[in-house]
Amino acid sequence: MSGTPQLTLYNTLTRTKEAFTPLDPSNVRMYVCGPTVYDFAHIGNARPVIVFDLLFRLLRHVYGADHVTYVRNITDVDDKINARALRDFPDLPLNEAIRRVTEKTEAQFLSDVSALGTLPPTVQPRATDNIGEMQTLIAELIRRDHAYNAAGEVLFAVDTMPDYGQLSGRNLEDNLAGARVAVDRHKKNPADFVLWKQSADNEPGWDSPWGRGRPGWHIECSAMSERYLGQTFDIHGGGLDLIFPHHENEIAQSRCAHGTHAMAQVWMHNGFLQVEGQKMSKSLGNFITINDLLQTGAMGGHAWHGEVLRLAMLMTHYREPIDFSLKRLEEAESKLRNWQQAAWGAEISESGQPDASVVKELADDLNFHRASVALDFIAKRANRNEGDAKHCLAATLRFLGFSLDSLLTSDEGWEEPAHIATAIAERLAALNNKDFARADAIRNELAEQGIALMDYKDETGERRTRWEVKR
RNA sequence: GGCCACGUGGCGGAGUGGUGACGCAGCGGAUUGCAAAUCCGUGUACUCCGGUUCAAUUCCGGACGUGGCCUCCA
Repeated sequence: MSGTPQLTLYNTLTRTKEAFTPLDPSNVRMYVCGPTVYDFAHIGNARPVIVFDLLFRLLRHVYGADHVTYVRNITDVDDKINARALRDFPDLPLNEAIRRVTEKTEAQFLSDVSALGTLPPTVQPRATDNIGEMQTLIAELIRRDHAYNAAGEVLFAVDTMPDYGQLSGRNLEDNLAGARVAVDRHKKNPADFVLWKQSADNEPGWDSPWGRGRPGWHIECSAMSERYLGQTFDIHGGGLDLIFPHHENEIAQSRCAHGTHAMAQVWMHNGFLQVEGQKMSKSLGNFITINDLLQTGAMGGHAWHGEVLRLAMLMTHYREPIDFSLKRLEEAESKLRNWQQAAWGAEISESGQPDASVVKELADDLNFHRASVALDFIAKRANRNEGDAKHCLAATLRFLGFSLDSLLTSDEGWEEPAHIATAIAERLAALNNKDFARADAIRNELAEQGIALMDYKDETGERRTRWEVKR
């Protein structure tokens, strides 16, 4: 950890970039809102997963891999899940139907996300495994007079928190002026939100002091972050849309239940994305899931490697809006391919350290694009065979979550590398005999199999040949 | 109606009060049996209108445009 860079992160709470100082450098704690498991995750969902994975990697680099705890929850209780269960499994008992939906969707999410080159979070808690913790929190909020029971619901009373609205920068009066949704009569203040609601017989529910019911949306994150990270922790992240009401309400719950002045020190939010210049929506027919990109030709007529999707997402700073497009994927693919080509042949070593200039750029509020410029520079040096640039490039690529050969070799080894090596050797022999017709025939033959050959000279000036899978 | 982002060359995309990053594509050259790859070089920009300033793409104000949030959407 010599020369530890100073991290700077943009904090939504203060709307400024701030120097980051962990509460406890021996255990840096980060919570990110994860998926509600009722359907395939779309590419918008992929953005925070990738962005905060990058931050996780950076934190591990700076503070040590064993000194960072990253929690990403899985929301498996939600009315959308209930609806999906009823739709997909109308003949099953509700609990069984729900279990089918959430298990299947969760497995799909984890598989999609690992293809994006993301490390698994330290803990991935499920909401349904933390119902007791949520009830404890709700009971405490009632005891402290921050919550009340009305019309069968337990509600949080926003009037009991003087600085409610700090994160989103909106005050309650402004909010109400143009509210679109009719106000429930039983609420003391229209902005009060549900902590616990009653369940009908055909809805999932848990016994509680307030009757059989289920938790409100926000309480799970308050409960799970406390359980795994404590009452106050370092970083809380998620999409821009979560600032209000979700994160605002999490803060209200946690701080009021614990009597603390902060839930997380730093609140980070990634920007939204559009698809080909339009907002992504099912009605426009441009709704794209991670799995569509990984497995089908939904965009560009063929599947894309998860690392290409990762790079396409990181090419733009995490707080900026992204226009996700075919052109972007193509550019990401060629960029990653160039890096991998430049790193080709580097020895793979687990101990290799990432380039300091790349780390430094990332340390400035995750400026991946500047980091990629530094990486381009290293790649150029590697192509000129300068110093240990090749190994440095390889180590840095791995640090950033990219493999060294994903675009250069076929995933499933559909072609025997040994077979290719033989053909290359034969062609080189033909070339040495000036038998160009034979040499070109071999090259064409391989080209038809999707293998591209590239001749180059090694350090001694001898002609050599490299190959890669081409699209 | 309220609040919040964003608007840079053909495309992607950083950044800065004063010498127009960087990548892709384009163009020129080197290398090559021919290719590909690689290397070297190169053109084009800061939505509009005011203001502050010796000087603004960069600061301030306004307009226009795009997107987001305003009770469960990353």
